[in-house]
Amino acid sequence: MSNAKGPDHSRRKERSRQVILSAARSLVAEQAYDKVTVEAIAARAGVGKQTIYRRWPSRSAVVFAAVLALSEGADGQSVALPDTGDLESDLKLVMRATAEEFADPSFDRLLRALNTEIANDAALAAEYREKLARPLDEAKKARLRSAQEAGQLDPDADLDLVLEVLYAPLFQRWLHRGGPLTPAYADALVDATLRAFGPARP
Amino acid sequence: MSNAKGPDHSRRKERSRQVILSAARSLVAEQAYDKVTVEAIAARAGVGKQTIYRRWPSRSAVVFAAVLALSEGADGQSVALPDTGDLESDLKLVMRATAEEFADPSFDRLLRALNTEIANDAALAAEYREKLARPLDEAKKARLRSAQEAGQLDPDADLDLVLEVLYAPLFQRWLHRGGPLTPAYADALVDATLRAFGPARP
Amino acid sequence: MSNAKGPDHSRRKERSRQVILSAARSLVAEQAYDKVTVEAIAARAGVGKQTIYRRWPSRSAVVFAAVLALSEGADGQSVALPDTGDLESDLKLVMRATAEEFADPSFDRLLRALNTEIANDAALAAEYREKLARPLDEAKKARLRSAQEAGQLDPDADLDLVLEVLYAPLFQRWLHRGGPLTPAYADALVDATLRAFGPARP
Amino acid sequence: MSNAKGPDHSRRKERSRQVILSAARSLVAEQAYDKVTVEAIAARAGVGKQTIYRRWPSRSAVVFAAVLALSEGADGQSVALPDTGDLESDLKLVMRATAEEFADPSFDRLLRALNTEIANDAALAAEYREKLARPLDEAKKARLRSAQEAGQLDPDADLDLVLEVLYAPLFQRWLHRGGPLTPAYADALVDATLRAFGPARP
DNA sequence: GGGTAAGCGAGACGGTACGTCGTGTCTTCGC
DNA sequence: GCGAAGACACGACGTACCGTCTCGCTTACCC
Repeated sequence: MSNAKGPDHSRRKERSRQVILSAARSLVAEQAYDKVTVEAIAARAGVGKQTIYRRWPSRSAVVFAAVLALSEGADGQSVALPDTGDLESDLKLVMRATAEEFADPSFDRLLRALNTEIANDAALAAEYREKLARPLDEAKKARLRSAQEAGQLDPDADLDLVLEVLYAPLFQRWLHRGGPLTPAYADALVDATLRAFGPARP
Repeated sequence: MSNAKGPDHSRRKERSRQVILSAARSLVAEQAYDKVTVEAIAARAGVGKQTIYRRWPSRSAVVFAAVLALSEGADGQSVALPDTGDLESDLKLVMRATAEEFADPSFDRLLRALNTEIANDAALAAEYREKLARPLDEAKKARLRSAQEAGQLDPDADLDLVLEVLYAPLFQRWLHRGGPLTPAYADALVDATLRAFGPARP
Repeated sequence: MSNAKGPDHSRRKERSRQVILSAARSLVAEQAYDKVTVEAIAARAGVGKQTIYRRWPSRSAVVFAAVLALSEGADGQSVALPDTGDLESDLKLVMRATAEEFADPSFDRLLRALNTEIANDAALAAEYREKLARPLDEAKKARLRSAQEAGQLDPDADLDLVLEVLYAPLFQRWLHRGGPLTPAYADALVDATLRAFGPARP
Repeated sequence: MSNAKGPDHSRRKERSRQVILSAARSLVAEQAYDKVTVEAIAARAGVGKQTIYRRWPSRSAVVFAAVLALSEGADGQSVALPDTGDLESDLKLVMRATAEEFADPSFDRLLRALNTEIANDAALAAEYREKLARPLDEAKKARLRSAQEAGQLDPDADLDLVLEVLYAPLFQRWLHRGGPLTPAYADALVDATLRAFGPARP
């Protein structure tokens, strides 16, 4: 009877936490973002507002945590990129998949909400980079490093820059709705990136 | 003699319009965006709320119009890029200047507000592309076409793609505060772009 | 040589005046009083707001004028009470008719609006007494004086008081919706009044 | 221990209720009625507007409740009329006191506001009759019944009618500002009423 | 019969208050 | 004894009218 108090509390807390985050997620996925209020989340979660404010300081933080929770549980393995030895086709596979993801309306709304919050809150942006962006970027950079070793990529290339050149155009086009995110477009980005950072020319 | 129709009437309307947009602009530049309320704009402009709602349907629209008005009056000339004949140095000049602009806190806030609105409103995004982005992009593409003719750029390059590869990384790094926007970074983007889309190799 | 200034102007003015008052009257008669706004009157009259404000200082004044205009044109004759020589039956006739008038919803609304305004505006109340109440009261007092001469009423009775005792209960019961205004009730008031102010007892 | 149901909850609610009604009362007593806005009441009470709208549907209802609250707590005793055995002098005492009350500017404003509301809202009028007018009328009728038993009043008289004949003239004169409410006027109303409804003649 | 000025309809304007909604805090009650 | 439920002070929302202020247009008078 070491601690009768602890375990149930934690379990209870954890449970309401999950309910709230899941409610936030579903609201963000299905509605315009300005309808996603703390009151709406509390109502959907069947929870008092105070239970939300006890844990997070603002709507932004809840929504951020909700999105963050999505990618948690995913271990290093699961975010690893394919490595067939052929960088170009591996990247095209990944870029096409990424482009396709953006087409899902729920994912689109979720990501726009996330971007809205981090664009206007430096602290959240830092947390985003640390907890969400970095792990993904590291996985991608691992694949690039493998390509460098295989002589398929300039060994002096700044991998962060490579990632930006590869992904940022897709991101920007999506954010500003600047055009369709077709497989051809995904391929073109990979081609351009490989021309820019491919093996040093003779 | 310009137009017989309602000269003083128009002048009156135009004046209040300018006062409102200017008030919106100054508020956006100096405060957190969620303090930029319609009431605050009306108060700063010395105007009734209804006078704002008569013209624009929402805060988003006012703010957007305020930013838009900044770039109006600028004719084709004024947005033309330098053309010394040396594409690389011309682009580096422009990219460094762009990177520097983002460092201005007022401009930063203005642009974040703008991006927040257009990310969440497809109609506004379309207007943004049409009225703000396109004219600038056309000016840039004019410079690139000139480079193509001079044999400094692949004649088959998709110029929209070139622009995205050049600018999107800068934009993304700024939006997500992913790192400092140094001159070296600006140069690196130009270098990468030119490697990707430079003259066709032999 | 009526007046050198704008003979037809007056006609124009007079016409719009009538249109406004009639619009006010019809609005008051058909809607809840708080929907009778100056804008609504102007719209119904097909008139600019300024045309109303040029003539009257407030909604109260317009409504008051509208009601007042109803009773204008009525000469002394037309408001004279019947005089058959039998005071009791003459008064009962009049009181029953008055009670019946209150039952008309349009008249009811009109009179409630009027009472609302004069209860809250001493100047309007004075004008009401002078222009609306007094002429009617004088007509009634004329009938009472005739009754005094005929020995049907105490020659020393204060006729203003007599009128109040006769009418005020009806007015109050109507204003506070204190009960039905039946013919029997009208008769009872006449009976009570005649008992109070009938011919002096021996 | 008085009642198990919501003791502290009720106390909190009750407190804000009292603060609001008291603020409403003081505003009505000291200002023109159209300055008595819901916002003004909320501000004076140090309360959010919503707290008012949670309890009452409109300004009318608040003001009415404020006036109503004045007379609550008054038990049957406290509204009983004097009964010295002499109806005439008892009534004159009461009527003179009533006339005097109307002279107090605060009371005047309060009562005009109340009458404005009940004249334009049948539901409020019904509540007024039930909660305010009736208890007072019952107290008065009790005195009249005592007079009937003492042979000072016609035993067949309709007491509601007696009250109207007695009070309505005073009320009307006050509402329309038809003249001064002097003690002599109060006496004259009592005299007239007693002549109308005094003991049956031989 | 053409010029002119007063009066008009229309409605924008700076304001005030409306009644509603969401915020973040605080209190109460029920499980 | 914690948490749902929701009241609370606050502040912005978007709307309705207020009373004032142009704006052209109409109209009816004057020469």
